[in-house]
Amino acid sequence: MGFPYNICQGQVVTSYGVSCTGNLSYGNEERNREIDVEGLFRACTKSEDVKCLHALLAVSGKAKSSFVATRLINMYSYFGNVSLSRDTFDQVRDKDSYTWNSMISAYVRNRQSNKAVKCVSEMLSRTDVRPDFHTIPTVLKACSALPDEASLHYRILKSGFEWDVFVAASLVHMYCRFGFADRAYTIFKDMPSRDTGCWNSMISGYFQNGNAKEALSILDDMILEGVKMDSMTVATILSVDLLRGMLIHLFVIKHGLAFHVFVSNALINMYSKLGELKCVPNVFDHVYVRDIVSWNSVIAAYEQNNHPYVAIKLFHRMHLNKVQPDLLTLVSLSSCVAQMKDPLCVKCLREYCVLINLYGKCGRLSEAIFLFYQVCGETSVPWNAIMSCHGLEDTSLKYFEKMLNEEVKPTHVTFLSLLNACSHSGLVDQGKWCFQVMQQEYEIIPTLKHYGCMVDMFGRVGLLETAYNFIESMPIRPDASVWGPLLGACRIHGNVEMGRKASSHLFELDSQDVGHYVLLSNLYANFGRWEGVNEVRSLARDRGLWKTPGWSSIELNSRVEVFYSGNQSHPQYGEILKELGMLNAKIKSLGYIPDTSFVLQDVEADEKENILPNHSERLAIVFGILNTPPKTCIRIYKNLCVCGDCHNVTKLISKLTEREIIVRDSNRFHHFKDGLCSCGDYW
DNA sequence: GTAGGGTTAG
Repeated sequence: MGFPYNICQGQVVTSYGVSCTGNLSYGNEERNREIDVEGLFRACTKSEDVKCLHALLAVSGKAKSSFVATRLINMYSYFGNVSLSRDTFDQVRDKDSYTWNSMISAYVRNRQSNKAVKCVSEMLSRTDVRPDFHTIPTVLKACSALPDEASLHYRILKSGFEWDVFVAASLVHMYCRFGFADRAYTIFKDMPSRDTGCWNSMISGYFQNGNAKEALSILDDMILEGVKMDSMTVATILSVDLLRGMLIHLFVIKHGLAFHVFVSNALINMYSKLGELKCVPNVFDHVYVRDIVSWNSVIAAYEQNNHPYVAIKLFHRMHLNKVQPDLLTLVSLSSCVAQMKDPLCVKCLREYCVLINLYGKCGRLSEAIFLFYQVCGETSVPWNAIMSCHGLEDTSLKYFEKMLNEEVKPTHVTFLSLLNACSHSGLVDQGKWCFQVMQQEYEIIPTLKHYGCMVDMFGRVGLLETAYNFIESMPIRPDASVWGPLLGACRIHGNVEMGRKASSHLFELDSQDVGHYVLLSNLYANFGRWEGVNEVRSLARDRGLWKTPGWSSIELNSRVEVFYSGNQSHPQYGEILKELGMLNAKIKSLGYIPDTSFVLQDVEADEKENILPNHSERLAIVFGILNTPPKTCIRIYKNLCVCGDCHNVTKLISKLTEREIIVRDSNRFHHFKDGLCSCGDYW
């Protein structure tokens, strides 16, 4: 079982043996002709085309059928984009067991066992679908990664399934993962028939439990029974049986397994462990398709055999090949740096501090955590960076605890990171605790930013009165950074009266910031209080502010292009509008519903929808998409705040176009990537 | 249209 397409250096060779490199045409969508699903799947080649394919299927309404959706779910998951698998899954009208099984596998395949188990629970709670033979091995695989969920397989097996070879192999694997090799062997020896997968499970299971002798004995039995080793058997035993390694290499060459990436990687590691470095390039240079493990293995081979400079050169080569380093790459690099004893390199590594923050802000938490552990030390800087990573909020306090255990002294920035984290995850009590500890134990006097964080924290969870009283009790005069979050919270929770209070303070403090007028106007508009909208507009107009149009700029080829809302004078306006229309249709098919509450005009709902796409940042983003190579990061500067609807749309655009989009507005920066967004303050 | 078993560090 496997992906029907062999992915090779950015191209895909279909199972029909035809190399497809062309892009699918969007023309089909326009002609609205009957779509040949099978033909499209065959023609689907690169990941870029998968999205085109999906768009076509979505337009034709076929993406919602369980048959087509199942294929899409699998295709996305094989390309590593499990969130698109989930989007597709959610839109299926009548999910059958194929659809459920595919979704569960998509999670497992992408190492998201927690979500897989959650999905299984959802499936079990339904009456219209039951787990089947295909569900069980996947569930067991998920459970193997989650010891706490081990009992789940009993619940499934109680459903009355007989074991087949897939189920048995999975059970053997799971028990070995939990250290019960004997129990696994009982299942293995009682099996009426075994395929190569079952043998592999038992062999690797013994190895995992440190019992190489038993593992090799099972391998001998397998060969005696006439079962031929496959690529998986070879990859397993190469990592342990170094003495027989060269013989196995001959077997690999003879049986055409050398082109299998797992086998090649295992060979590199074997030669590295044997100290036979001269054999390493021989294998590595002949690998047809290299993955991250191939690069890590070859870098580690030189690093561990005391050739750090060669390892660093290979890292550069990896970089030139546009392969992103991961945790293990950086582990090897750290060792290289240590071996070289070069202070400059050590400094470079320390400057990864970011990067922890950057990785965290773009949602790549595993990288952030890894980098953090590389550099965490005596200063609070990396600790602050990791604590401010979004998505880690509920564990930020744990990092704080660890930081104190390491005797690193927190600073006012540490508490800003912590309060920010508490605010984003609604941890009000913990936030209050931080605020108190900061002053009483560390004698840090809160700044306006700390107060602003507290107000934001109360406001986000709807504690508007608490937030207001908190501001009233402040020993220093609150500024716009304190009243602003309250007004924002009033906008979210729809409290017009509190919003009026907050904005009156804001107008007094900073009457020139049009953003405050916009927020209040927005709040009125959301409740249909058009007299309030007009009042705020008049006020702003009287102060010469309302005429300030929203604009967004983008720099391209050393030239700055500026876009105004609805401005039609740009030479590419027609092209931009067409692309925007197409993107709009696609994101709607992914479930996007325009949030017209951000349109500050008393017009009909339909018309509001037409106003939103003209927001200047969208024009600038689409201009960027049209004029830069695929996957180039798009950076936008906007003079006003990004509205909530643009925020949602940009998230989806980043996902659809695989673009990293950074928007800096008058208040914060927004980092969009893979359909997610993290925002940050400028501090 | 859906499933199991495989490679990298410390």
